Amino acid sequence: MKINDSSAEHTKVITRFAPSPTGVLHVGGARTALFSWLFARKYGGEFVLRIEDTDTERSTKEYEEDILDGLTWLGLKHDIFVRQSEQMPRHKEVLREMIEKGSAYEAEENTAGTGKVIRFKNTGETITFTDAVRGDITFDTTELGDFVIARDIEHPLYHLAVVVDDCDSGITHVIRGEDGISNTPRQILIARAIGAPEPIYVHIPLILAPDKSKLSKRHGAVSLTAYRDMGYEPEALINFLALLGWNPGDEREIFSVEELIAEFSLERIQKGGAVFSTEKLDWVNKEHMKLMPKNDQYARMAPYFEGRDEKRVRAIQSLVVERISKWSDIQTLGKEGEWEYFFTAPEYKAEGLIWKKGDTNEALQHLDNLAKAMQSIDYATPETVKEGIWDYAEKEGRGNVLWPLRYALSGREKSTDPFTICSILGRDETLARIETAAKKLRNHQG
RNA sequence: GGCCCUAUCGUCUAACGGUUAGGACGUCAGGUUUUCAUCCUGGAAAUCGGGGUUCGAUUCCCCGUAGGGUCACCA
Repeated sequence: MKINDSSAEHTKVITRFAPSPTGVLHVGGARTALFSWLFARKYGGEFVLRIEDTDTERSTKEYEEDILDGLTWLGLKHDIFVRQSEQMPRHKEVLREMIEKGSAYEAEENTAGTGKVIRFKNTGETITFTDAVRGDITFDTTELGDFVIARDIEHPLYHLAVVVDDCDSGITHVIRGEDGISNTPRQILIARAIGAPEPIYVHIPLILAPDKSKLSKRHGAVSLTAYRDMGYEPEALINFLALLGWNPGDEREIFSVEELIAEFSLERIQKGGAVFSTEKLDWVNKEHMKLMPKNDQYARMAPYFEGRDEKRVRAIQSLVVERISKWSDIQTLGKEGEWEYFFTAPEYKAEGLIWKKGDTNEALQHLDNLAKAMQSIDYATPETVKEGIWDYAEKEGRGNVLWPLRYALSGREKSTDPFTICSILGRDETLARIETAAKKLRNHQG
């Protein structure tokens, strides 16, 4: 049997994301959450967030907050919140019933020391379940033995808690990473023993580190909040994550969240793991930045230009966006002097004004001529500036004229084109900078 | 090692027996009004190996190989 989205058409879909707060929410977990969320949204179902904090030794409030922050940032809102530790009474109740019915028993333990544990009475049947992305998967459960389901009568463990909670929440589709495959037979065994319905399992491929191994703390597993802090757009990260292990079936790559909800389907989930590529994420992010309304763009970049003249910042907005792939690039490039000359007159050495194919006299002559010609041109737009000086540049040689001009304005080997800079600076500042440059050259001569 | 999963360009992927194996990122080359950025055009780049099944396999089956996951009184 092949399970697909039709499994969602006649029942109310309830999915869940069940992280344990023993580590940060990284892109792997975020994508698992995303798929669960998309599927629930697509079918008008519910999305449960369950914090699996039964291991009090390792669970921390900080990690829980990190997980919540990450999900909030992405906008993956849950409909129902469950804290697993608070379900403990239910777990114990089920545990007692299991012991009474003989499907679990207390056992002496001499190895690890602390006395007794509670084991599942494994009948050793062969279990086959139908995974929605991989098809039938069969396990011989005899090799599992009578596995431990509780530390003692007061402390139920993971597998039992998961099955009870999924059952109580009415989870219809368990969407999780493929590292959960090997847990599935144990959970099905427990589910059958307590008469819980078996959900549909959807094991999605793992997101891999560049060396193709599972994401780990020491290998690429950075908190999602780090992406937020680096200035990625949440919608872009969602877009990118969705495309890691899923595709729409055509060649579109850029999606809004709404489009993703409409397009998402279990059938098109990939089987193999996918390496996380920052380069592609940057590209997706840039595409999303370009699609943002101007005002939203400004709101994102403004903090990086704190204290600068707002009109000037707005004037350079589009050329800034053109040069970055995430908002924090503004800061990185800013430290290299990428924006400074738009706000203050540049510092530089006279030699820089001289084009590689020209000499000092030429540069000075062109700057003097430009200073005169540019008194009366229109600075409204880059185009009008260009109109005003293009004929002259054309006649004298573009590089001969434009290089000294651009350098006089920016003080940099590489910069935005001179027409754009002029239109941003306006007549007075432009002429002042040309004047300064000409002075430098005269000193350089003498 | 046992069990389980997976296998198309460097990376993400399309092609549900018949295609010059397509797209995207990255990369390289050229162009777009001097540099940078953007943008445009073009190039290089892949079906893990071996057997089958079939008129015909990227596609179906088997065996290898490789990679990954998992083997707790963690989740």
